[in-house]
Amino acid sequence: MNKINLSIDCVVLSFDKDQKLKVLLIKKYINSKNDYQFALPGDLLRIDEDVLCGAKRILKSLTSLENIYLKQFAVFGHPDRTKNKKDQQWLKLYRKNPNERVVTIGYVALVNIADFLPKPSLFAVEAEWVELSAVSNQLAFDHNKIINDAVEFLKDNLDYKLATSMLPSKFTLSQLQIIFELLLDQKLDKRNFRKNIFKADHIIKTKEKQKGVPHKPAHLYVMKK
Amino acid sequence: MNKINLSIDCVVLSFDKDQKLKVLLIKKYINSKNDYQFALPGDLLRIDEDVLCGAKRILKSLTSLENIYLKQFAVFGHPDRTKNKKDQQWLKLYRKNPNERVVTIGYVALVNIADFLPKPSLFAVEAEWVELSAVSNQLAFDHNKIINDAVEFLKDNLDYKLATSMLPSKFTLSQLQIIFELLLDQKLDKRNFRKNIFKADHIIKTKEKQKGVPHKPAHLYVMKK
DNA sequence: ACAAAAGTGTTGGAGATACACCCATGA
DNA sequence: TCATGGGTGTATCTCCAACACTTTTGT
Repeated sequence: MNKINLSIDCVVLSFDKDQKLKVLLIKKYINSKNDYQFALPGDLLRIDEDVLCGAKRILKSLTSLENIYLKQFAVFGHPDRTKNKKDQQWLKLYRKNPNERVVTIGYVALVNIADFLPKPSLFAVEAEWVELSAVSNQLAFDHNKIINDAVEFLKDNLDYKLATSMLPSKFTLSQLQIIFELLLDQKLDKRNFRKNIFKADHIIKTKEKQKGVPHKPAHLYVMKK
Repeated sequence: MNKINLSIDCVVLSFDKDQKLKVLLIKKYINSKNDYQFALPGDLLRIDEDVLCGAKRILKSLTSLENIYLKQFAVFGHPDRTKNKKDQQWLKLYRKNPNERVVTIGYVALVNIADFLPKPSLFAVEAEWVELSAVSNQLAFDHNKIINDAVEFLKDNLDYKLATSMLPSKFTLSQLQIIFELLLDQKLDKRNFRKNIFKADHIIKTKEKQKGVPHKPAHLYVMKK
């Protein structure tokens, strides 16, 4: 009997108006006394379900949104990754066979937080956006490691397409620059950043501008195609 | 019932004296008439076995070697990836439940072919080194895609440590350069290549030289640490 | 002596970096 | 009119690419 529980965990990142990177965590209630711990949104892959399709399904079921950047970045397969005490409490409540190992496939998802914030009720579960630097180191399972690996992955694979997937379809160059600065964890020179953007030729200037801001309104841009 | 067969497939690459990249393929006999097809070495992950440990075990069981570069690069999880006719014939011979889907985790392994060639009997299965450009496009399952993805992965992640893992412990700079040229698929300038090597500071010159070559003997180098 | 690969420096150009001031808007 | 972020060009430096001849060995 070689079969294994296979799950998907999604590291859903967003970029808020307060210009912080945030990750979406859900509450897992581990007993009937309202004790809970935070965890990444994730679930078991269905039998006969493609892995990427499963990731999309799970993400949609938790956040109601589709057509967002979604990328597999690693597998987490230590046999004891679900074996600590709190994790076992939760598994006993919700799974038939809490002692069986679970291998999980990690996906990163980048979303535009503006699409979510107005109606937090969109989430099918009790969920919170937590600033990356404020994430507890006591998440369920090995979810702290999964988040760290996801952010590492993004740093190594950052490009304009990826960065703009965290922004509204029309965005300012400063917003784009801030995402690069957050993910790369360094300040960038505004003029050089803009030179590089236009050389890469992925971004188009629209005729629209910001409105209602107490300073010179910025032009809005869109991704090519 | 969500449980899934989880396997490991290893793309074992080597660099032969004829200066070609080769991949290790095994023969899968699909009936009693000696009909076979080629496939990547791989097997089911054991219950309660760490994923990386499983990859090491499977590789060792097929090639007898340990302590080689081994890196996870992707998951292949289409539900129909084991469903074509020839694949089903083989599965019916060797697996209890041939119709069940199998998700596989791809690993790349780089080996020094000199450690293998002298005794092909080391392989526990009937195996062959096949030049990358000569691999049939009729491999079992989705193994052609797995190989292509592995090579892509290596191109994107090439460094000195990785390249030297395909060479004997003492090697010449020309050998190292040829591996880079093969994986990157472009000619490199000898002087610039050497400048970069020494800047990276990962490689140490030994006092030994090649012997018996009909030209100026090259110095031998080793990886640092 | 010849064939074959080893080994070795310099230069020019492209691309990256550093840097400071004026502009448009809301309050 | 002031505070705020938007928007723009140039000079310097660093890094990378291009390039050819001499050396050492076996035959």
